[in-house]
Amino acid sequence: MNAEERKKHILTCAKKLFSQHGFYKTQISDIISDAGIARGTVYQYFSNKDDIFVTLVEDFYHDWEKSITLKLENLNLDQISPKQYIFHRIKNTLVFLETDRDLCNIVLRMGIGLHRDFDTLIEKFEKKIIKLVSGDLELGIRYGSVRKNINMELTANLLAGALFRLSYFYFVQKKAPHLDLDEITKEILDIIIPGIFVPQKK
Amino acid sequence: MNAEERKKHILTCAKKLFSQHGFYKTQISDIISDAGIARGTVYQYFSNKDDIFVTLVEDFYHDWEKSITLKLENLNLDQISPKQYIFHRIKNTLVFLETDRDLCNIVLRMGIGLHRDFDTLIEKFEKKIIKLVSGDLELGIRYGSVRKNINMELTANLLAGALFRLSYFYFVQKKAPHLDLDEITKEILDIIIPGIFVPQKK
Amino acid sequence: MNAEERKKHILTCAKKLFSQHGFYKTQISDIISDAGIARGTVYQYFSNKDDIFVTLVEDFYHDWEKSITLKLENLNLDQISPKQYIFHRIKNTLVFLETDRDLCNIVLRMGIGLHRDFDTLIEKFEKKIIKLVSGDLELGIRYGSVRKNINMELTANLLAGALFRLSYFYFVQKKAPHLDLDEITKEILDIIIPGIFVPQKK
Amino acid sequence: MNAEERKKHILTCAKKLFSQHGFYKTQISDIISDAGIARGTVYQYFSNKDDIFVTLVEDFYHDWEKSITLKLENLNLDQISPKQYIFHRIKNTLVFLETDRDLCNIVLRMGIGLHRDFDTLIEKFEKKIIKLVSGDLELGIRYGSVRKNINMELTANLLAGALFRLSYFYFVQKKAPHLDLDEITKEILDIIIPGIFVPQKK
DNA sequence: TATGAATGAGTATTCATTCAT
DNA sequence: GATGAATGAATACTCATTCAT
Repeated sequence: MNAEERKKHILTCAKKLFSQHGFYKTQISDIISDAGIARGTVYQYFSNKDDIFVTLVEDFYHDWEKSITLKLENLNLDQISPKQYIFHRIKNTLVFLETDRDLCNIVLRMGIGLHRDFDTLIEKFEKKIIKLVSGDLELGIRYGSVRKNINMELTANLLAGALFRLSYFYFVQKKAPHLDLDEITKEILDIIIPGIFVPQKK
Repeated sequence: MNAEERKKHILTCAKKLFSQHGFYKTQISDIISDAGIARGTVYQYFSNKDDIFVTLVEDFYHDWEKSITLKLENLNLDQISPKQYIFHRIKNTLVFLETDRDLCNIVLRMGIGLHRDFDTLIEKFEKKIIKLVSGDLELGIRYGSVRKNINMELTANLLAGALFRLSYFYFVQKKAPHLDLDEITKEILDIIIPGIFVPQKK
Repeated sequence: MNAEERKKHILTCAKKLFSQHGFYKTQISDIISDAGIARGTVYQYFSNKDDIFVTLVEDFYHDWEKSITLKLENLNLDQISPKQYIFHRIKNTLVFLETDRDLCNIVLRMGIGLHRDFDTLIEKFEKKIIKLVSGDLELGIRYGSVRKNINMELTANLLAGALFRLSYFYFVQKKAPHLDLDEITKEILDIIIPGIFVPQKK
Repeated sequence: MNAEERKKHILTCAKKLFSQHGFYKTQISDIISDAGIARGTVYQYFSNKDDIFVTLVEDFYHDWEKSITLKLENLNLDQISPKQYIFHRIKNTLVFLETDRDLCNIVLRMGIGLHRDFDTLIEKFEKKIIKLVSGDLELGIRYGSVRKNINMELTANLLAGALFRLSYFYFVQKKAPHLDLDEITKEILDIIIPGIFVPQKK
């Protein structure tokens, strides 16, 4: 196992344990015994326990962003309707989140305020999300599909909150094994499109 | 200061500190020096640090429920329209949450999975919220104002997530001092009513 | 309840609890709740927790000594044989110890060295006991009934150890309800008299 | 210093301190400063303070048993008289106990009932001792050297109590540096043999 | 005299991190 | 690179005692 693989291996074990028992209840001892490595080896790859966690979460954020951006590029904006566009955006988000439920459990849970240790990490992420949703809304406004008079920050937070909650509900709490994400996305759209989109003339 | 008041005093100090620094970074030492009492006194009123936290959160849940229920009784369901009803419900929730921003900060933050210590506490609360929202939706369906074909659990989670996120955004993150909750409620309704309510004939 | 009675009452409750749970595991809280008095009241009668314990044990030592001395006076040394004398001494000791099994449990247990707090108390007691037994042996030597060539300190310790152990065994460990102390005393004498007493000519 | 040696080292330091100041008055801080190790190191070898104490006492019991059993095997029961047998048994016990006076101080002291924490530990030991002494007595009865009509449990407790007391007296209290254990054993036998053994015909 | 709320000194244990091998 | 024994800072909780009422 080379350096790259070993680092990945540690992250995978840590992710599983963090998801199961949380950050504080997961000890370095648990990680090394799960990974089958020596105590000191962890510190060859990570500067400390926080570093493992931050790496995990930032990788997640990075992959998310990349996944969304990549898929966006595949959409030919001229050929699809605004509704189709928003459908893909939401579905792609759900598809991505479904892939790694451990990370959903780590990142999306409604946490009562037990800590402030990683506030910067979360804030950075939250800003990014809100900016992303706002971007889509602004795009929609430019294209004439989204109401001009929406309160941007309110709407972006409403949508983000709704999507996080649903992902956490379906992927972590409910542990539903086979979800029809097409259907779910459609139902989400049925609820939010009428209030956000400009009514279409027939 | 009698027993009742002293217990309340400890809770108030603890709440402020938990909100500022989180549960784990708040020491018993911080609480007693902030409350101006002796170390042992805390343990006259609470069995341990967890107990303070749980009391705080459960009081919050209890007050919330009571506040919502009480205000519900004041609504004369026969004299108000379904839209007015939902307006009051959402506004009352926001009014309640605005009152205690420390507790919003403790209870509503999107927590990355640092702990599993109070999972039961959160789950109990989450179930209650979802049940409450579902109840309102079912009421709406019976009254013919809410679409019959909504996916109940999806909609309830979507609404709860949206409302939590917005409360956290406005009351904790933005720290907006003077908010027009009437206006905010109206804008929330503008977004969600079209997708949930049966279209009204003129 | 007057002062005298109240002090006695506290001692009785403390004795029971010390016997059941030991000194360290018995808390002032246990004593006051058992005695049905207020926390501060204990300190009206005793200067601290140690004082209760010491009073209890010293009372025991004092009563023991008094009991033995008193009963000794009732023996007419000229009219009884040395064997009868030693019989009464041992039996009286057993009778006294049987009366208060709680105190036996407190005072006679073979303690592994968990503490040094009351070393002086125990030493004082141990010296007294050894002196008492030695006194009897010397009396026996003067009367010509006990071997002249016994090792005094060895014999005294051997007898004291044997008697303590048997009392603890019968009164605390075995919790035998109805013991024939006459019979037990006789059996003890059967074992120790031949080795200590001068063989009697017929 | 390897793992084995280090554990032994901690035990030795703890033993000395427990003997000097008792279990409760000996702090972990005392042990580590005496052993010249770090606080955490203790917990690499023992799960807690109790564990150190229990290990110490159980090792003692185990060594005692082993010592007695081993020496027993070296006695050729056919070539020695019953008196010689009992002489060796008692002397070997004394020799063993003399070797480790700290442990005698920990294990053999007459403790007033300050604790109940290690009751099971003591009880196990006491039962073993009584069984051992009873075994010897029964052997004597089979060989025709011990009186058939002795009260077994009384005699066993009497002998055990006597021997404990004498060991504690000589090895802990008196701190006698050079003891003639042959002589002491002989004197013990002079006292107990006549009452327990069947009189020998000439 | 009796009360009981308040006190605060005292202590075992945890666990992330280091560094010599 | 890998190891794992050693480290030591950090922290909640207990419980005998006090003293104002």
